[in-house]
Amino acid sequence: MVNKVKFERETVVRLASQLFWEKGFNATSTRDLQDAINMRPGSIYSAFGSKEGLYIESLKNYTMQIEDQIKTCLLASPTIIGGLQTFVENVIIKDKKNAPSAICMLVKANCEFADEDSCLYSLSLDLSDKFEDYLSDLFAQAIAREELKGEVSPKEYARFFKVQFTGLRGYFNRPGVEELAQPMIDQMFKIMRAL
Amino acid sequence: MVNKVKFERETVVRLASQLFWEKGFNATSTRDLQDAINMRPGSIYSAFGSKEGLYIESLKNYTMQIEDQIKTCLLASPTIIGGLQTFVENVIIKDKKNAPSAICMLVKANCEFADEDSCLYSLSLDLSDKFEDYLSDLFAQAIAREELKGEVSPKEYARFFKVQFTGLRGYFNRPGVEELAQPMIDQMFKIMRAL
DNA sequence: TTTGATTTTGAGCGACTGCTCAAGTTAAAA
DNA sequence: TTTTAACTTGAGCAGTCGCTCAAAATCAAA
Repeated sequence: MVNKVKFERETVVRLASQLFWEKGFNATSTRDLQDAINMRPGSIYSAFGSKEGLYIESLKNYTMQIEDQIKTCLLASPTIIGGLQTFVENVIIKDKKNAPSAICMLVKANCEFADEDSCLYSLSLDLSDKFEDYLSDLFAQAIAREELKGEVSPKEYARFFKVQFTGLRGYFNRPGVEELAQPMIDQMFKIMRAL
Repeated sequence: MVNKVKFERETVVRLASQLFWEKGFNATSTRDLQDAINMRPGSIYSAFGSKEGLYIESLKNYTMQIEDQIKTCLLASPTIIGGLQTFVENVIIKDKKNAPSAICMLVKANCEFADEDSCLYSLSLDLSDKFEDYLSDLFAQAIAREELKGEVSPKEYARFFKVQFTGLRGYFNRPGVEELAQPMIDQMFKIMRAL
């Protein structure tokens, strides 16, 4: 083998991910991407095959990052539910200024790809399913630890969490309502504990 | 005045609205629009000024249609909360197959226009605010009629409703979970009555 | 130092985009 | 019937799109 690749795949995918997350797939041009990841068309296409290929890897990377973020919160918290609440607070309140978008990239993807046969739409469903499974596991543990009453199944908790979380993120995708975030998150977790 | 316009503005805007709702602003080409509304570029641009102009009118029309849909449900129901639940059930369950998208067009707009200075982003915020005000009025009436306890303000009910409604619509923007819709809507209204 | 497989570069292709405008059509008023 | 202002048409413009590929650059092995 001679002449290795000069870019860090992980770094490049994260940069692309940020841009795709902010602007969406259609509104991101390959020229925008070239600038963001500092690669020329030929290199991009030999490494990722197409704009779609790079997007796919970006979306998978994004989902991985989210789960990592949850894991970090869980490690810092004595309880699972407490860790999840910290995660939600971080995403909706703390990270809001820095994040490319207030809306989850998975939700944006699910919105953008209308065609049910589109492979990017299916991908968004797959990743969303996996995330729901991951949440189910967490809630099963929380029930086992008696953090939750468990009158409702882990899957139901997971669905409730997803609906609330995406609903709240959508609501706070605007300026001027920042002070409502904490009470609404508190309400969400209060309701969840009472399920 | 000689030679009147040959198209019904309302009809045209509704057709455009459907296409924009399904595919989003960026993914809808002016050629797509020409076919959908059966007008040639010159007529479109003299009537609406630009693709953006047609989109603006489409989004306003969409919002109007939603409020009309709620009003219809309210007329058919003895209670306000009952009418609202019927509306939610109609949107999430009954209309799902026919609607251009399971996701609210306002939410899609809010997702798609990342730039905070974009006039389409502002429009989505404005219309969303007006819708929240409309909901507030409804909840104020519901409290006055003692359908709700009213330990929480009408505005808070409206915010809760929006978060749940958009969260649920997002969740059900996929095949294979249809049977979960009714119980989750029931849960939403049960929680709301207990607020 | 030379070799040669591999990666990077960027000019540019063909397709498509939003949009314009000169020419054609329409129909109420003269 | 003629006039004429308003409306419709669609060829086509200038710009951008995703992407290709021949040429240049790179660097471990010989």
